[in-house]
Amino acid sequence: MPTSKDVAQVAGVAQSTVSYVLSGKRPISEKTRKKVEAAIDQLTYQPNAGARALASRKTRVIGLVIPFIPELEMGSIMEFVSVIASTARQFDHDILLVTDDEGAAGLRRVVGQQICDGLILMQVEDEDERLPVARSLNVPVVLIGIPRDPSGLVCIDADFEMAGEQCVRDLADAGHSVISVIDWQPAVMDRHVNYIDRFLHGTDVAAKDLGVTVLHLPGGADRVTISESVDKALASTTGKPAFIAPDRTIQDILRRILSSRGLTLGLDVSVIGSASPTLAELQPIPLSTIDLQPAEVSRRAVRIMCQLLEADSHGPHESLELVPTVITHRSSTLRPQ
Amino acid sequence: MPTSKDVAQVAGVAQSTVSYVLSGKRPISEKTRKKVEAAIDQLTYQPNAGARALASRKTRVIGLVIPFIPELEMGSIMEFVSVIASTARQFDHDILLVTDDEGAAGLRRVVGQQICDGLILMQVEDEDERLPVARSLNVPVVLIGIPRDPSGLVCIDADFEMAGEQCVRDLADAGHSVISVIDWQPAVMDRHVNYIDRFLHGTDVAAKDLGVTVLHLPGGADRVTISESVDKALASTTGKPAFIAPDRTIQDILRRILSSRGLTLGLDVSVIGSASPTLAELQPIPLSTIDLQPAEVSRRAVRIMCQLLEADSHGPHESLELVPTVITHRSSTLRPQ
DNA sequence: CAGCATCGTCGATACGCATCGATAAATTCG
DNA sequence: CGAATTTATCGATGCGTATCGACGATGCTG
Repeated sequence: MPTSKDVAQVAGVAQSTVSYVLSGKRPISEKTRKKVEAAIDQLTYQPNAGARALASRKTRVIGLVIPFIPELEMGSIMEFVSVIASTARQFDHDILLVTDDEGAAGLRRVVGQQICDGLILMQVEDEDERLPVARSLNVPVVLIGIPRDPSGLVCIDADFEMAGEQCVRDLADAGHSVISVIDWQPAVMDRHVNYIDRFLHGTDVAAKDLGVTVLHLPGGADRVTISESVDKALASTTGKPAFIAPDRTIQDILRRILSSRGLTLGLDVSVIGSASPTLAELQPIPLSTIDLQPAEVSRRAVRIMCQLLEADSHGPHESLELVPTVITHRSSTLRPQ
Repeated sequence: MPTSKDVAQVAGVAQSTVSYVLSGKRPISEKTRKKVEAAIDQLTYQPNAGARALASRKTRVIGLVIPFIPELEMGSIMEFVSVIASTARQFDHDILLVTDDEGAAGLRRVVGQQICDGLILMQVEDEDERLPVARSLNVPVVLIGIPRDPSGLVCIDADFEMAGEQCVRDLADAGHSVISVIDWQPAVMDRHVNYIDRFLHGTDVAAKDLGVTVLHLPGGADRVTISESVDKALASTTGKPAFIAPDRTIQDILRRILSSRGLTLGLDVSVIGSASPTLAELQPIPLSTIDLQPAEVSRRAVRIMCQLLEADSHGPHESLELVPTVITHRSSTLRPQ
């Protein structure tokens, strides 16, 4: 592997000059710049990351803490990971994976060894054991998700309250006066992520505002509780029922139950779910969705991180950013009259 | 951040002694070892990764090249990623993400900058533009998947041929004499991964061996071709039809089509799919599956990589490892008479 | 044309660790 | 008990880059 010294020799300049050509931190004449660049090309020189990190005290690597084999929602997690990695590259950074089975110790490790300059935490829970550590590390940390106490932390997430409002508003516009919200699957509920509460709060706010009824059976969704929800919905209105089912796994179950009662989506009943456009279109009756914009959340998380890294002000930061959600009409909801 | 020099000072020894305590590459007396370890604890010292990489020429980082936002199969990709990252930690290594939108240049970059010691490539295609690069890099490369020409490369994958055989054998045992294989979705077929061919070959081998008929309509699976497959299957036998549908997305469509024709899984018709145990159990009629053991493939990929890194013999290696697949009976297949 | 700021480049040093040779201390053997 | 080993530790050096101070060359001012 050639070094900057080799480049310098070929170009007939000092090693430091090569360094300045690369960083642009001092003026370099057109002539020597050309010479150096030619030498770099000729040797296919690439700077050594370790040496660079040692000298500059910056690794240009961001640690990404991913949830520990969640088995559920793995698809959506991959979308975050993938977009975060690509976006990081746009800012000339790389992503190091930190799996959550290392727990809080993992955060201390990668920061202590100075493998990375900052951390992005995914799927932050209400009371997360990693939060005190995150606050104490003196590198930037960006959370995806909002804990109960976000003080002293930089958070970003989809605007779940807005999402709840949008769903109810949309169904009310379509003429529904009774709207049922189906819970997430129990495994998700158990994780104590508060986006669920924020979403439900949004539906309540909209319901009060519009004078419609929102039904909600508490406790995670399974075949039984969904059936009950459907029963209750049918009993509660003479009009057509409407359902909001954000959890993807749950949508399948709901759809089967509705069809087994002879109800056709978009005709006798409205359903809004949450899914990627591709998945939504794949359904036999394309699903109207509330899109939580995972890609946009990911991009912003990286952008915030890189801003913090550039600013480099070591004091603790605090901010909270909510990404607007988007509702998309397909065929599973009634058309507004 | 404390350095090994600080540790040495506190312990009253030379910096090199600290280094030897950590690496164990030279004998150290019990007494000084204790002193040094105490100093390390007291200062919460952690070695600087950049300096270590610079001096030792090893980063203890493995680059993982992930497919570029595939949108499909993201869940299964995440399982690979997650297990690979955890396993790497067990070997005291970390994982750096390299997204495939950088293409072959990305491989050259991370190796050239010496950010990582080796590469694991996921989802290797038959004719993959990254292969010539992989061969030319002089760091270990492990492929998950098998290209058309695996010479000079280290490959690992699930044994798809065995999977195909197992499926046919199993359905034949259950009394089926006509077995239909449903293709993957077009997007997957277009990627020219040859595991599909290996799988199909396995089904043919078993069919010849057992004297049963395997039907297969070529060209990616969609609603229309699956319907045709079902028609053809029903026309071809007076017995009960059987289907093999490895692609997860396709399974849903197949199930709907079968149920719309009044056929009940496990009673009138057998279906074997491919899905994680969790997902298979979640179905209304739990799905009998052929398990392609993604976790085991991932673990072995990392293990092979770490062996190559330890051996450190820079000559080109070549090997091909196939992980046995496992068939699991649930309720979607007939019981053997 | 002397005096002075500006520009472009060089040389030296530090970053934190691994590693090699050397040396002092402890042990063994004749 | 002194010589030959072995054992434990130290000091020095190098890894490849960034960065600072210094310095020669150039351009400008009066």
